[in-house]
Amino acid sequence: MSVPVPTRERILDSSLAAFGLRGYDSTSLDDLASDLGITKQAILYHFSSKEHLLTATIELAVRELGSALAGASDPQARGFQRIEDLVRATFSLAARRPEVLGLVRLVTRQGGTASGELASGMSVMLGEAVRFVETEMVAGRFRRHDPRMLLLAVYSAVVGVATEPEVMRALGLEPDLRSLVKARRETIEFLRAAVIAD
Amino acid sequence: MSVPVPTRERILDSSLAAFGLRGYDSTSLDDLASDLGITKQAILYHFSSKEHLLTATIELAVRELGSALAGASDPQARGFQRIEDLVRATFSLAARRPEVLGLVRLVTRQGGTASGELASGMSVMLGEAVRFVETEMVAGRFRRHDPRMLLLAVYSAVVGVATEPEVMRALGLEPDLRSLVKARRETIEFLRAAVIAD
DNA sequence: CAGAAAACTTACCAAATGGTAAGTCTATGT
DNA sequence: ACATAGACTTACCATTTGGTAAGTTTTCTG
Repeated sequence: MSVPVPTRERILDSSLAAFGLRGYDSTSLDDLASDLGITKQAILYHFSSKEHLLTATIELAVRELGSALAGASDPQARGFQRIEDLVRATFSLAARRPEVLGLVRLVTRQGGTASGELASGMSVMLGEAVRFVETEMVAGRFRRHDPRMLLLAVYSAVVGVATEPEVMRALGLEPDLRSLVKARRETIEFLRAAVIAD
Repeated sequence: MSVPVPTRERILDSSLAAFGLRGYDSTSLDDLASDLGITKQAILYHFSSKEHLLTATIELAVRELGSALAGASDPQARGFQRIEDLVRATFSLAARRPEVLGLVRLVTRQGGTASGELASGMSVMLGEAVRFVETEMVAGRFRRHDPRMLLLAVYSAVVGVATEPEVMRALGLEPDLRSLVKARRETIEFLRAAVIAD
């Protein structure tokens, strides 16, 4: 028999989905509460304000993102294989839990107080990524760019493709699983051409 | 002496900035009104509801985007030059009027009723783009991909780099003009490598 | 100049929102 | 058995929100 999930975690799960998919201001505490079958005050019992709930939700999202990426990438892998692993993991996460990437994007766009949380939570990951890219460039396996700019372009391309279903629709592509698989394959080829040194 | 700007246009300008930079739900009609030094009811006189204001604002953004891109790209240009022109125009727009791209992104992410407006407003542009990319692939100047997927990847990379100042900050880059110029240059090189056939 | 239409403002309003205060129920340790 | 603390709910509340109704002023027109 399954152990009952504590209310606190259920709240965080729901708010991750709601904030990540619909936005912070578009999600009221009453909405969250009625989704969970509890009252708004139960939420405020666990999190003293909506903003505190947001920062806790961001921390959860950063943890999920971190573990999804850490679990998928072999630190020993060299060259483009490492990037391909990460891209696959990102697409997988986008398909399984789109709200995680949605929340990350929300924060990176909105800025505000909460962006500090995210920035510090991801600085370790980013630092590692920059060092990795630099190493590969020195080794001549990657084309020479500013490593941070390369990462920014790769990040934008991947997260954009993985999380913009409306743009896919506008291009006449249905954002179903098959298209997503195709998008992943094409994105990897795109990046391979862009990144690998001649 | 300058002709006074009609209120209706001033409202649209303000709401484009507010919706594009801060989001739809985060912007109240009272906020908009007090920014303009008028009352909320003056807005509701010109636009019968907040949602109507949004669709009118989206139409404006699509027009601005269209003219910015149309004005910058020479239809005669072939190969990568055409893409470079468009990327430059996009970065220029991102620097001059970030709210335009912000609003486009807001709608493409959020979907909803309004996304139909945008999709139809951009379908002409997108159709042209797809045909252009196809021609270049047939001519052997562009690497073979699914044209729509290539466009999606290019779009994501450009708009992402041009409109994610927080990610730049997280990477240790200040999103000032100099960095943006550098980002533009690096993005163009990145795309050149990805797109041009060997 | 009359008057009607356009472009507003002042005055409201019902619903929703984030948050506080106080009570209830339940488990647990003594 | 009983106090105590945790996990809530019921009852409110002030503010904000989008929107309506009814003026008032300005501008155009016959």
